[in-house]
Amino acid sequence: MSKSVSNPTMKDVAREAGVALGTVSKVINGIPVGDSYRIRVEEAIQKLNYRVNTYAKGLKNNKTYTIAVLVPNLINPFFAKLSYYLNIALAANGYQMLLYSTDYNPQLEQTYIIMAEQKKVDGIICLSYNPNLEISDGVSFVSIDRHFGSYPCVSSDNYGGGRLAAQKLYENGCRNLAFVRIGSKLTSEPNKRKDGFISECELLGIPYTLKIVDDEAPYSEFDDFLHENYHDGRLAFDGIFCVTDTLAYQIICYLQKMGLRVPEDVQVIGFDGTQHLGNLDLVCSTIVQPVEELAKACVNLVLSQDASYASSLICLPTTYAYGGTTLA
Amino acid sequence: MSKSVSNPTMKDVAREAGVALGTVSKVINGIPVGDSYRIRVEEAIQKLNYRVNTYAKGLKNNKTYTIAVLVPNLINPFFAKLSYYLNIALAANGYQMLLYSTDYNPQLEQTYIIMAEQKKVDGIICLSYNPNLEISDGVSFVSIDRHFGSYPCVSSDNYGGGRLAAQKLYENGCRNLAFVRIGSKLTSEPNKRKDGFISECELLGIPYTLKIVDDEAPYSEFDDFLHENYHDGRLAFDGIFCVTDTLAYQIICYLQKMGLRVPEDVQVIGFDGTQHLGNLDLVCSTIVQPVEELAKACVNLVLSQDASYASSLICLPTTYAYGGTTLA
DNA sequence: TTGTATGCGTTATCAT
DNA sequence: ATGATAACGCATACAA
Repeated sequence: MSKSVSNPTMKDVAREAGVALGTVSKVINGIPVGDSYRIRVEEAIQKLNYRVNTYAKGLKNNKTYTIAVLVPNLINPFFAKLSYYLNIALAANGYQMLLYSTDYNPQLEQTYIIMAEQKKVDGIICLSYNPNLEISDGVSFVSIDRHFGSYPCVSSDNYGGGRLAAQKLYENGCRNLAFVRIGSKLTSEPNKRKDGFISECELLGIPYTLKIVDDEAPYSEFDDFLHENYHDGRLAFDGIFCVTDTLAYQIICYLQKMGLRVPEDVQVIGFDGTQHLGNLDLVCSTIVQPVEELAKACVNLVLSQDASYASSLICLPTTYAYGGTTLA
Repeated sequence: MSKSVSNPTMKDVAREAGVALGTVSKVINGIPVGDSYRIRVEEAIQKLNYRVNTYAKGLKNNKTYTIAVLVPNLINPFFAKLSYYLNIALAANGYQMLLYSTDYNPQLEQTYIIMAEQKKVDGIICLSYNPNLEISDGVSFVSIDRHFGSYPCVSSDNYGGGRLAAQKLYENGCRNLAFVRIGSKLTSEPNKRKDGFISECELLGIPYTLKIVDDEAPYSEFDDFLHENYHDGRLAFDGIFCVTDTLAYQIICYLQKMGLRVPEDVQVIGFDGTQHLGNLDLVCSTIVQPVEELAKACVNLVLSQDASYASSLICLPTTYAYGGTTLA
C-alpha cells in the first residue's frame, strides 16, 4: 500500500499526471510529447521524487552503463591512481564503476568476474596476474599490464621505459648498472622493463647486474645483495634501476643506512611516477607511467566493442622525471 | 535466435534440463528439490554457463546487494585506504561497491547520489562536505566525518585526537605550541581537532598559536607564517600540530628549508596515519585514524536498517604513532 | 500525438 | 515435490 510512498514507479507518475504509462516513458527518454503533457509529467516526477529503476531499464535494454574494475588493492598508489582515472574516464562517458579489490587472490578474482557478469555489466577492466581467469563469451574485457587470451591489453611501454632508465643513468655518468626487482615469474608486460634495460645496457656497452628475488622473499634480500656488492666503502654499481618506485624507496633507505649518498655515490631510478601523499613530490627519479592515458585507453577499448582490437596490445609511452635521486 | 547462445536464461536451463522454470529457480536458491532434478539442472547450468541476471533478481526482490560509496578522490591516501577497507568490509557481507569519485564538487555529489538511487542500491556511504545534499526518503545513508541531517555519522574521535596531539607534544617537552590547518569553514567533525587541541593546551597551561588559512589559499601562507614567527635563528614554537599528515609533510619541508631540525628544534605531529607508498613508513609522527574500523562501522550501519542509529554519531578512538618527527 | 499490450528474467503463489 | 502463471518496472511496437 505505502509502496507508492517509498518507491514511486512510472505507474504512480502516470496516475499523478493523469496520463498513460507510455507517455511518462517518452518524457523520461526525451521523446517528444505534447507540451502540456510533458509539463504535467515533469511536475508529477518532481512531486513524487520519482527515480527510474535502472534494474528494470537494464532488464529491457541489456545495457547497464556500468563497468566492473578489478584491481589488487587501493593501497598501492599506482592502483589507486589508476582507479581514480578510470572512474573519471568512465563518468565522462556516462558510465558508473563497480570496483572490486582482489588482493591478488586468483580465486577472488574469478568470483568477482562472475559477480560482475551476473550484474550484467557492459564490460570489465581488470588488472590481474592470474593466467587462468575465465571470462564468459560476449563480455567486453580489457586487461591491464598482462596479455590475456584474445583480449585487448593496455599497458605502458615497459620495454621503452626500461631502455629509458638505462639511458638516463648513462647520461648522468653511470657506467656500472644494476637492475633489481621483486618478481612474479608470470609473464606480464612489466617484465619487459628488464628486457629493455638489458638491451640498452648492451647497446651502450656497459656492464650490468640483475637481482631478481622471489615474490615471497623478504625485502632484506636486497639489503644482502647490496652488502655483497659493497667493498672498501664503495658499491660495485653507480646506478640502480628498480622495477617500481616502492622498491626504489626501500633500496634508497638501505643505501643510506650503509652510509652511501644518493645521488652522489649511487643514482637510483624507479618506475611508476609515484608521488608522496598522492600529489606532492616524486618519491625518486623515475620512469612515469601515463596513468591518465592508460585509464582513457582502457575505457575507450572496453566501450568500443570493435572486434578489430581483439588480441591487440596498446602500449603507451613513458617519460622520465627527475626526482632527486639522480644527478638530473 | 542466438540469444540463447550469448546469454542463457533460466528458461534455457529449464529446457536443457527438461524441467520447469520454477524448479530451476529452486535449485539456484538452494530450495530442496529431488536429487535427480537437482543434478540435471546443475548439469544444464554448467553446460550453458548460465549466470543469474541480478537485474531481474533485483527487480523482484528490491535488493541489489550493492552499496554506493562516494569519496572526493582516490589520490589522497586516506580516501584510498578508506575505500579499500570499505570494499573489504562490504565484500565480507556479500555486498558489492559502486564507487563514485566526486572531486569535492557538490553538483557532482548530488548527481551521483541520484544515480545511485536509480541503481536501487541498498545504501549509500558518503564522505562529503556539502551541507545541502538531498537524499531520498527510505535510502539507507551513512555519512563519514560530517554530521548530516538525521543520518548517522561515523568519524574518528577528532576531539580526542586533538587533545592527544597536544598531550604528546607536551610529554616530549614542548611548551609553546602551534596548530595549523587549511580549512573549510563548514562545520565538520575534523574541525574538532582544533577544539581538542586548544582544550588540552589550556588544561596544561601552555601557550598556543593558531594559523588557519583559507581553502583556496596557497600553501606558501604557511611558509610566511613560519617566517613571521622566526627570529634570531629561533622559531617561536617548539611543537606544531598539523591538521593532516599532508600538511605536516609540507610544514616539515618548510622548516628544513629554514635550517630548522625536526624533531630537535621543532617537533611536528600530523593527523591521519598516512604511510609512504601506502604500506611503508609513516610520513610523520601522527594521530592515527582507525581506518579499518571506520570502514567496518560504516558498513554495519548502512546494512543494519536500525532506525535507532538515526542521527547518531559513532566516534572511534584515535591513537598516537611515532614517526620520527617527535622525540618519541 | 497518445494510449495499450507485451515481454525482458526472475521469484513466488498457486494448483497439481 | 513439481509445474504453470502472475507480477516486478520499464520500453516499445502497435493500435487508436
